[in-house]
Amino acid sequence: MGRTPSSRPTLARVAERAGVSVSTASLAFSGSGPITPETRDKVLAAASELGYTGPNPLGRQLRRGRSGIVGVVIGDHPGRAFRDPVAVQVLDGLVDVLGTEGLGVLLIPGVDLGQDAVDPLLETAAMDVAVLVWGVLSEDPTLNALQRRNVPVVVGEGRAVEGAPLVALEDRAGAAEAVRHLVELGHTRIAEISLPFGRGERSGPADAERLACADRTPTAHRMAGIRDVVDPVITWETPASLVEHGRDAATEILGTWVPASERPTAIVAHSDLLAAGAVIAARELGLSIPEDVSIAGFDGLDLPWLSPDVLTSVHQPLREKGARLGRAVIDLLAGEEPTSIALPVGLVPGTTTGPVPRT
Amino acid sequence: MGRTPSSRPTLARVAERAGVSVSTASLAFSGSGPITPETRDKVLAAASELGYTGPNPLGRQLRRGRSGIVGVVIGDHPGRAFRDPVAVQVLDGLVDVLGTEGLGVLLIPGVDLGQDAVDPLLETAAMDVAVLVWGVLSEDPTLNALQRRNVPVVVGEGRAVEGAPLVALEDRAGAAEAVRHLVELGHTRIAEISLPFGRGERSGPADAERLACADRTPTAHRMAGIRDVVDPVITWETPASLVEHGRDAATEILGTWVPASERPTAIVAHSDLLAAGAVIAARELGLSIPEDVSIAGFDGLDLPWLSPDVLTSVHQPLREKGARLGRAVIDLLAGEEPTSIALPVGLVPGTTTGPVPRT
DNA sequence: CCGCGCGGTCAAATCGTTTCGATCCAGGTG
DNA sequence: CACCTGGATCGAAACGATTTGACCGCGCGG
Repeated sequence: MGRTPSSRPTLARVAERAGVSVSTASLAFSGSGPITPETRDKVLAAASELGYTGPNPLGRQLRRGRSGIVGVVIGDHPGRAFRDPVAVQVLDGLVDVLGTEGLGVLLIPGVDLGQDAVDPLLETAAMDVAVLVWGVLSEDPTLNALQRRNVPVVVGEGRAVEGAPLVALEDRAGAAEAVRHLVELGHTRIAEISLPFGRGERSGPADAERLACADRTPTAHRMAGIRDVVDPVITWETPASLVEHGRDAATEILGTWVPASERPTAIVAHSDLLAAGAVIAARELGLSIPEDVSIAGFDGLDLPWLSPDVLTSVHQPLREKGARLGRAVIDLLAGEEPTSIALPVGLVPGTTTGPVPRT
Repeated sequence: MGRTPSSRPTLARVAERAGVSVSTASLAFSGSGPITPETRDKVLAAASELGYTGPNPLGRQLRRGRSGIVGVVIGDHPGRAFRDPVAVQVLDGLVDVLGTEGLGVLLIPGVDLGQDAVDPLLETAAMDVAVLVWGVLSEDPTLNALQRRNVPVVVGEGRAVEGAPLVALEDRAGAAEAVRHLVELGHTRIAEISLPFGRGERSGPADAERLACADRTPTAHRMAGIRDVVDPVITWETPASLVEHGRDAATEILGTWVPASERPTAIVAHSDLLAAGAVIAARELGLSIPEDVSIAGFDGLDLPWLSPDVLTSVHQPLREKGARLGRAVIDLLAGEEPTSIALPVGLVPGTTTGPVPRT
């Protein structure tokens, strides 16, 4: 019980050895408060003789009442969540900003959709704030667990949560802009490849009833933005923002679904990964882009492997979003009342969209 | 000073309200030790009346002497490190296994190569063990910082470190196998696209002197494996395992570097991302794969966007590697002496390698 | 009838640090 | 020479929990 000689030296032992009080020794390390350089050196010398490696973070945290840890709830296992460059870039901005304040990021796997149990880390891990990067469902078990524990929450890209700052993107306006671009090029038969709807991941065309279930953000916002301009001739739902799902969807949409004469002349996808999959499917079907079909994405990712095509996409400031999330966390910890914001997005035309083919 | 009425209720207050001692109240929550169901309910009731949300992790951690946190040092900012699916998959396996023990993963950005300062988290954050996933340099400042703090370390994919278990892959054998495959197909003019060498990232052909500087793993191991079978006609060094770098390298190697008659007939890349870039470059140059040039990668990633090509690659059990790292961490915490291992790898032929073109 | 053992409860010691307020001392001022 | 000021140091009280060993009835076997 700590009586073993092998247990690490403590500040008290260092102080004793240096012939000063514990409080003074603490001062020598924390740097705050007045202390003679001479005394400090004495303490530091004693510390190094004893092999003391600096104040124990656990003691410090308890005393301070802060862990210096920010829990980041990722949508799923990292293996899936981080296959999406969008999540990665947001995380990057977040880590960067939090790093400037010495805050660390603790990775918390979100719920396995369909499971009711949440990760034990959510219930027990020490964290000063939690960030929900990937949106919030209605009746989100993750959010509930955090609120039960009174952990302050910052929400990225979801519906607003009582008392929690929200950092969003102007999804709806962006989606509308992308579709307007297609309409201006003359397209009328526009197909939509959508992100997951929420609970119950599936793939395939969505009917009106199913469309009404899309409660996850940003899916719902992007759907709304598209419909602000035009009604898609078909909406193909996917289980995740991955290239292979976009490819599967577009293979159906462009291939067997309808006779060639009624084939959609343009596809708008909810994400660049889905759009890239659509581009690949079109290539495989022998269609020229954008002569036969136009394809627009959403995210503004840099996808060198899609070469020579460059996606027409809606650029989002993703690292900036992560950074804003970080700022919100910091403000929250400083006791300030942080404000929600929506970051602007903008269409960046590439080579994958062009005038509607003359028939 | 905790004298404010707004401060959270503590176990002591709950105990007082329930009319029991603090120790009994603790028992009611921790579940260990004998306690009458009746008493437990009394405590739980008092807790919910007071809005007590369970034992404060900070207090618990201090008492236990454990934080339940595993620091994972990623090579760089997440934005760069996680663009590599290899790192992501390893992390995935790691998080999964640690999760079963209630251990959380704290993300720690590695050093900015060239900077001498390490991330403050490395110096101050609470962690029971640290994992270096992405290899260790000789004289690694990150490793030094951890050793100075007496934090136990588990190393993935690097050189062995005194007292730290190592979880590696049979890189050398795998690389040799890939090249042997090319040689058996008749290739003799084989070019190598390599991972970063270590400090000082650059891109371009590497001369003998430069080759000697490759001290980072797994680069060094893969280079050695390749040379166990054949000497590459050229080694092109890249600053990171990214598609665009592979593309740039292959554009040079296959294009302008030598007259077409002396052009390498095969390329072996140290990673699948680099190899994928090479495939794209070959396509852009109008070369057929594998008729004009064979390309082999390393990692065994699933790259749907490379369709219709499927990379010939050396499959690595990446999630398994992460899981083993996790096990090593758990063993270390249990006081057992964990052992180092090297996981087997195996060649998986795809469509990107074929017989040497007849000239 | 006595003592033993056992399940449930409690008191007290720790874990290692930070910080508030008090103390002490040297040096400058009236 | 006494007083005051301000900087350096110190003591002690938190911070919030876990855990050990003692304690205390009570039921049962001898």
